[in-house]
Amino acid sequence: MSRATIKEVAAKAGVSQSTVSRALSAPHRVKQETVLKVREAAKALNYVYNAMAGSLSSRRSDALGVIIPSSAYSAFAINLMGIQDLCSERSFSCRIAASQFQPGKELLAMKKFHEQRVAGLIMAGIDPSNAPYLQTMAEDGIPAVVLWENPGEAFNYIAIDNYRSARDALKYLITLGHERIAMLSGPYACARRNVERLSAYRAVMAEHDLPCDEALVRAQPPTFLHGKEGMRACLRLSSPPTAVFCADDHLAVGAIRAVHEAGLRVPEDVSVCGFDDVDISAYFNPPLTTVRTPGQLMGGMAAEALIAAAESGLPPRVQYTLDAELVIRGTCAPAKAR
Amino acid sequence: MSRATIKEVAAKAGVSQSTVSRALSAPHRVKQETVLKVREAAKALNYVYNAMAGSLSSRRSDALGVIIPSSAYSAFAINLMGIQDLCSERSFSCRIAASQFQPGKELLAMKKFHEQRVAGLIMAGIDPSNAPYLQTMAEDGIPAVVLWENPGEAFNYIAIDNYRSARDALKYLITLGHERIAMLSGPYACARRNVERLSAYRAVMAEHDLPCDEALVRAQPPTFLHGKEGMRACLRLSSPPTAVFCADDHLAVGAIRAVHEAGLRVPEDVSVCGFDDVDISAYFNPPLTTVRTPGQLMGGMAAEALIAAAESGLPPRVQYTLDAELVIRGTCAPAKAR
DNA sequence: CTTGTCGATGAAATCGCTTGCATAAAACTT
DNA sequence: AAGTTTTATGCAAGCGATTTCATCGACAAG
Repeated sequence: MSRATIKEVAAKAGVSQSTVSRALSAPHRVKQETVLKVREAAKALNYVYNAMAGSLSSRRSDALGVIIPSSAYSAFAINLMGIQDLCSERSFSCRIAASQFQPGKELLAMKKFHEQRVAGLIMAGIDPSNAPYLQTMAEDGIPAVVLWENPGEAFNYIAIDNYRSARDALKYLITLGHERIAMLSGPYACARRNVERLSAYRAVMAEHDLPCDEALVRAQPPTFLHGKEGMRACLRLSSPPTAVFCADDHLAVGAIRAVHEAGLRVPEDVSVCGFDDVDISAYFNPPLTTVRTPGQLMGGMAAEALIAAAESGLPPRVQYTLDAELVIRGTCAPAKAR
Repeated sequence: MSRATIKEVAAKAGVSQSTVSRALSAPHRVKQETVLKVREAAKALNYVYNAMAGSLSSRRSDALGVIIPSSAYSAFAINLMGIQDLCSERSFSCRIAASQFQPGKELLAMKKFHEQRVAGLIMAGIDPSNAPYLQTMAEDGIPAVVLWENPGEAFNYIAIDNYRSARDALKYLITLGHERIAMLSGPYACARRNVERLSAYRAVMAEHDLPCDEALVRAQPPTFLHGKEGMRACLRLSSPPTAVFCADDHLAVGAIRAVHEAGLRVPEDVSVCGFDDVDISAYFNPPLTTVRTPGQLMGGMAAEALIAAAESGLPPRVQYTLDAELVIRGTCAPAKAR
């Protein structure tokens, strides 16, 4: 056990505890010579700083809590990357929890981070029912920022314009002549961004006097498998869609598989448009037409704001809605003349 | 500020601090009635447990530290999932750090987790130069388990048989008649698993009297881009390979892109074999022939062992080498007769 | 030769919880 | 009824840092 504490280092160095503390964390406030003496003693004793004790006594934390549905979904894994980059750069530490799209787990994770007194919280979306708890935490000096969607002007968020970018994608599909368009949505009960994307779909369809057949709309978690199954169901309809808009690239990849398995081709027979532009999308065959979202940037901005807040003591105030633009690649083609 | 502490809860409930502590964390040791009184007081005061104070005083932590190169690499994101599932199930919390394949960052992360006194550490591979620090942490009662590779019998690990599974993949390629086979390896300086996979390649080539042209071997981080560039370089050789074995599915996907861009087809002109079988692999076009690794299981087993150790107080002892088997899908074909 | 300022250090009080030990009351034993 | 457990609770000493306040020279200013 290198159980050495600051006390023993102090004894060994022949100075007081306070001097050791200062020498180690604010060397400029201590005589050069003493600093050296202390460092030497610390090394000799294999002293390892105890961060728990440190932040308990200083009432400061250098940890950020992150709640994402799951790191298995690339879009969130990318958020995480942005966050981690910043944390490592500013030597903060990063704690994560997965909500699995379950509001209950989400709340549990929030509470756990509250108990841990993290310096700030980043959430990739939030169930509306849990938003009030964010206030509770804020009252305890734990600020939060929500990614992907705007949970209301009382909160910090770094969102994208889900509604508009989904509209753009839909309009593109319609421009290509598609009239029967399916939508593979995210599990919209639990996230505003999904509601927004879905309502963009409904709105655009209505604007173009296109029937918005509910059989063509499916809400599900963003996995390849769900995408495949959702699309398969659509293709089995008596009048199947000629295009599909997916709220997530994983759904889109799954959908493409379903199209292939039905003996059809993408994009010749069915057009597929995704959302997020995750790493794989540009490398897929064919390369995926999708909406590019600044996942890493969102994460980085959120972390930056929270860290700055922690260091300054001032509550952060970030409310941005970033642009997300359609990137046209190879999975959409003009509808075949009928 | 719901700054209420246990002390104030005690006052409000008319009992002592110790009783509150017990009522909250070990209700069975306290009279039913008192527990209720305490809970009520806690609720009334918006009391929130302070985990830092708790674990400082109890000298116990319920956090696991995880170090992976980056959550952007699916293989590690999957480890993470397995870990998180277990953590959430056992209500442990999970902290992560990214090493970016840099030994320096890796060590920094280890030290940070040491300072935080996590209950255990999980690492997705470890640079040999950092292995000794694992001992240091172990002496302080912080056990670790290494994933993917066996860092030596003095350590805990949950590895896969990199050498053998790479051999299997290579032999398969040779069975198909390929003679000029490239290898896109991981950055082998920093991880034993890469060395093992690479040496399997060399061994199999030698056993079959096939030339092992060093121009056909490239070591790089497992990104799509690196895969593409590595393969492009190979294809430009005067005598290009007819098959490529990639140490990671991301490299394989990138390699496939390079093949396409060179105007060739997979698998007709060039066979590609990956490693890991990440989520996307089965959904790719064509579906990727690869070596399936139990990424989630590895993560889960490691977390399980560490949590059990934390709860029992006994140091864990896990040394497993799991099987990884070749799964044949659509990216490998017989070599064309020359 | 005072007095004020500054730099370097120490003493001691926290921070918010856990827990070993002690005690009192309640519940069993014979 | 006296003795023995058991159960419920309180007291107070930590856990390992940080930080406020005080002290003590030294040194520049008046």
